[in-house]
Amino acid sequence: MSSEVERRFRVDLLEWGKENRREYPWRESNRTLYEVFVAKFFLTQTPADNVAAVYPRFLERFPTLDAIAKASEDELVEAIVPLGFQNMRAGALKQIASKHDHLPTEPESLMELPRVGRYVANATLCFARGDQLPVLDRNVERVYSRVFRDTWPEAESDQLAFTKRLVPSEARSYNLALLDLGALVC
DNA sequence: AAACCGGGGCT
DNA sequence: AGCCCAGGTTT
Repeated sequence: MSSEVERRFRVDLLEWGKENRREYPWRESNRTLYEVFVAKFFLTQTPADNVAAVYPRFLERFPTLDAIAKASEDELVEAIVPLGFQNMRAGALKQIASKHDHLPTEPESLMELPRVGRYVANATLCFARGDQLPVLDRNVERVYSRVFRDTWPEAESDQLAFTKRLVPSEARSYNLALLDLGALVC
């Protein structure tokens, strides 16, 4: 059961998203789970343009988790040094690749990987697979808190429950629009 | 829930 | 140089 206000928000947001979508390499269709994950993993605390500058080269050199597992950590660091956090991120990717040949497709399982939290897990699965999951970063939170100023909850777990009901079957378009709107407005 | 972390960006 | 920031981690 969803209120008229919520239905209206969904419709308007999807409409807005159609006309204002930003294009990035990781948003192209047919990106694999791994490719989307790599982007989301890099995009935390790093401007999208910086990620876009190294992303194609990184995927060429490391097209799979297996390629990461077989590479030296130094080479991995070298590939991502322009992004910053290179040691932290290379270490985490090495750990992930050493234990998994495929990424899990449950958000809870993804979140067990080092340096993967709720945001990266849900965003990866939504954008790579269309999973109907809420995507919530600081900007998106600001959007929601303004639109639903009277009912938007404080606690993160409540926010996830609140948002989960809002995400429509066109989850990809919806969450992309939310990120774009959040980035623009905030 | 709150403090902490590590480093990029802005002033 | 100092502050803020945003997501993840730790307590």
